[in-house]
Amino acid sequence: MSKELDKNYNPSEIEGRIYEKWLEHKYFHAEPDRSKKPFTIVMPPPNITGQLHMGHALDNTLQDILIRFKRMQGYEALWVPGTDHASIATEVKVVEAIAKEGLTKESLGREKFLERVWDWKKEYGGRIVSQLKKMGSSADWDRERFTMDEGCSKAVKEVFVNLYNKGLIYRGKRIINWCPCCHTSLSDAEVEYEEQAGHFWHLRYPLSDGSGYIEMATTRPETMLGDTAVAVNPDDDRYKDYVGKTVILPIVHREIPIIADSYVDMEFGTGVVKITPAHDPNDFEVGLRHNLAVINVLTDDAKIVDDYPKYAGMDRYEARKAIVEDLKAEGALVEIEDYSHNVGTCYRCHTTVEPRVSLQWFVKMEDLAKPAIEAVKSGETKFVPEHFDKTYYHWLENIKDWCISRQLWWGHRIPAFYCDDCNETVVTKDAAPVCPKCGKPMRQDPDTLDTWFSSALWPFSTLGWPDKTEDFEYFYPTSTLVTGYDIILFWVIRMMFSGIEHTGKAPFNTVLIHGLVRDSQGRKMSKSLGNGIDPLEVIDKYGADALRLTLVTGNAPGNDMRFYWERVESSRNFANKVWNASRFIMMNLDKAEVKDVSLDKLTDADKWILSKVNTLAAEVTENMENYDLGVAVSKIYDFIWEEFCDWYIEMVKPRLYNDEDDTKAAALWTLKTVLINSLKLLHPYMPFITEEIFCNLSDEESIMISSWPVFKDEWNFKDEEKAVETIKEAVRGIRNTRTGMNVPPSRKAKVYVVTQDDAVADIFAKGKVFFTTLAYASDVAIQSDKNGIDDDAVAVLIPKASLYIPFAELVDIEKEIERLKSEEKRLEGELKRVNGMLGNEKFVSKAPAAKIQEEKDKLEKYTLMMQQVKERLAHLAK
RNA sequence: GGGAUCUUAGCUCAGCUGGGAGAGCAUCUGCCUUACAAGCAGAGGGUCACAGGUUCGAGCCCUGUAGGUCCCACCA
Repeated sequence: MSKELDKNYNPSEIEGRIYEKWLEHKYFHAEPDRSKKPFTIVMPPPNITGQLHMGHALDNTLQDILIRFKRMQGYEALWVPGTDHASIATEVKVVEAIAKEGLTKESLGREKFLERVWDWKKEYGGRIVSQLKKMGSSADWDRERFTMDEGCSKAVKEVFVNLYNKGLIYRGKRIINWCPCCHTSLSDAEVEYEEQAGHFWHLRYPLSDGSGYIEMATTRPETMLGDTAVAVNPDDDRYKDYVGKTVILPIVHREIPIIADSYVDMEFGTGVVKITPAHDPNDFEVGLRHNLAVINVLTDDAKIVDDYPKYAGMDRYEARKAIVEDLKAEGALVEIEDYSHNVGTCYRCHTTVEPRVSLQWFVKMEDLAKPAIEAVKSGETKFVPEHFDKTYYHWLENIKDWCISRQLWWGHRIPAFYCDDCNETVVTKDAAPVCPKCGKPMRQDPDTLDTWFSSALWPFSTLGWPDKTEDFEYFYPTSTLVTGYDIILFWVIRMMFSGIEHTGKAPFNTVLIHGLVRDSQGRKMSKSLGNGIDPLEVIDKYGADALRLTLVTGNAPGNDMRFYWERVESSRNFANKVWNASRFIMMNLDKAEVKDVSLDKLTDADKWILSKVNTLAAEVTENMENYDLGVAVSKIYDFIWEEFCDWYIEMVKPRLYNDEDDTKAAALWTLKTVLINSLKLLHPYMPFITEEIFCNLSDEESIMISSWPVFKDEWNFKDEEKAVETIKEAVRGIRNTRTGMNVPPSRKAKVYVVTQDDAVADIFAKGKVFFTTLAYASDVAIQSDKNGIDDDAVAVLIPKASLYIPFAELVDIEKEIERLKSEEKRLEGELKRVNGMLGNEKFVSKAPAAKIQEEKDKLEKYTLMMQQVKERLAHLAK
């Protein structure tokens, strides 16, 4: 017996309780089960520093929908959750925190500092997890992982050592991106380019032989301290004679050569480039080709080094001013031009990065990239939407070696050890090895690995790899990865090549890409703009179900969406609709015990709605399997609201209110059955409300472990569908006509149905009651001619039948003729179109038979209706 | 410079393998009809950016044009 439900749905009272129940029953937990097929998703691990934002909300909603869907379909559905240590982001936050106590990393020391980070992680790391739970996420929390936990660390070491032994990881002195604020190297992917207004300083360097000057321009004059050459294009006739000569570097007064290199673009500027190998990646390459010295002029924090006493300790921008002044004084400055150009910035702190030569660890990418490209080309992994594969290919085809060492303390320490005595290097999984050459203890590399190095292993490190665990064997490769397009380069690519290299298999079958959640004006939600909407606030006000529905409705994979409160309200309204429809049904079920009813006891209306929900299940399943979640949910929405609530429930009411009605049991059974099936289809999208109602309605313990509705042949009632559609058409016709004539609802009228078709007459005979309840009819008469119908009656024309409503005192004959004429005009248009198609020899010979038949049926229908309109008009004209 | 993507009702967006343009919100009209006014019944509103092409048939496929967004790229 179900209990009394509130008039309005109140999510906050329900959600917490239901989530607790799910956890208690361990419904989210998955175990390898060879009798079932696995379906696996690994959650993109949010940063431990993070707070839930709309991006997480969208990402997790999509994953939870897929997981719940597959779980109900009978898969062993595993969703592995976890968090990411986020080396730079976290380290920066903790450094800020200890700064408030007057402490620095260095003053604390490595050990103590790391203790503080772990404390910090303990305090804040759980916050994002509890927030994800509020979304209703059915992740297997028993398997929650952390990118720096024991298992992940083991995997990281394993991978590093493997790649090193294969020669795919190397250490080298190369030019890298340096963040002077975070004090660490960055990978290319971690540099974001921003258009910045700057200047072009035109300089001239005097030739050593005193024969003149050579002129060039730079955006960064301070780097001239490190210039070791001036370059021109070998094909540039203007400078042919200069090549091989030397110039005197102003200020420094160092003699440097003029070299020829095809890197120089003759068309750009003066066709002369100053070469600073230590502070520009292109210059570095040029330097390698010409054996140029690399002179570093900047410190870790982008200050001028002590070698230049006049500028030593100056910040790079301060030094720029001073050097420009000095250049001017020496007559080396020709002019200053305004210039806007791309500047690389740190993706974490947006400080301008400084290219810098330094000794770092790299992953050699070429051989790893190829199989990753192949995996997508062969279809082993596919992107949804598909076009993201182009971006993926483009990136992998142009990928450069990946700088993986970071000068940070928080992260996976690089498992490389050096012997200070004999310079031996050992890369090993073991802690503290001794030097194989001289037997001395070795010193571990102080650096840590790029955060993304451990994220790259997430799909298999979380399943127990490198051990051959039962989990790994069963759940890997995972099924679907859900993530935003902004993270393909950082993460998806790296998981792909890592998965293939270390496990021999691509880590997922499908990569479902979603877009960004933007604000109502289409701007990115950001802290600095203050335009972000907090998902937790949305949940508090409208419930998690409303939030989830908002995030999937009307959105196609890969597209950005705008988020605004009106959309949430509309989702909340739908939740309330579901709530009230269910409340109505349960109130009626209370009064009468529902027995199983055999299908032949059902009325046309029952069969119609049953058939509809049956087709719905088939369509929704197909859409969901194709990742068209937005399409699927809008079909469920429309079905529940329009077909089920606005039509079926209204049609069935008279039967419920009449205890004598011998079809009442059938009505109750149908209401309950269709509701349960609708709730099941809706459950992945709105898990809380569907669970709450389901448990009040069903003996089963939870909707989330109930079975997904599948198409049943015995519920396929095509004739009854047609019959009810005819009734609906008639009812709509009457409503339209009445509204058009401003007839108040209180004014009931008799409806005459005139038809020569026995089948149609039968449909109306069975559907009489619907006209009194849905179309304001006082009575319904069905006849084969117009005998006894008042001449002033209004006509409503539908195929194969005319309905007449006598409104003697209300009818304005002129208006009625006008209305019929516009109907005539509409039908003329329709007939013209259909006849055009069917009269087209090529259409008839080439179009599919089904399409031709469809058009023929229409022709018949419109011809009939036209006939009726003409008759009626002729009658009124008399 | 290269690439991707978008342009559909006043606004925000759907539209599955090409077969008579849809939703939500907003607007207008009428209803407190005993599940729901967070509701019910109706209405208006679109040469699907533009120009060609393929096809019996194009919002959908192809080419080009214009405008927007995003990504990548070493132009000092």
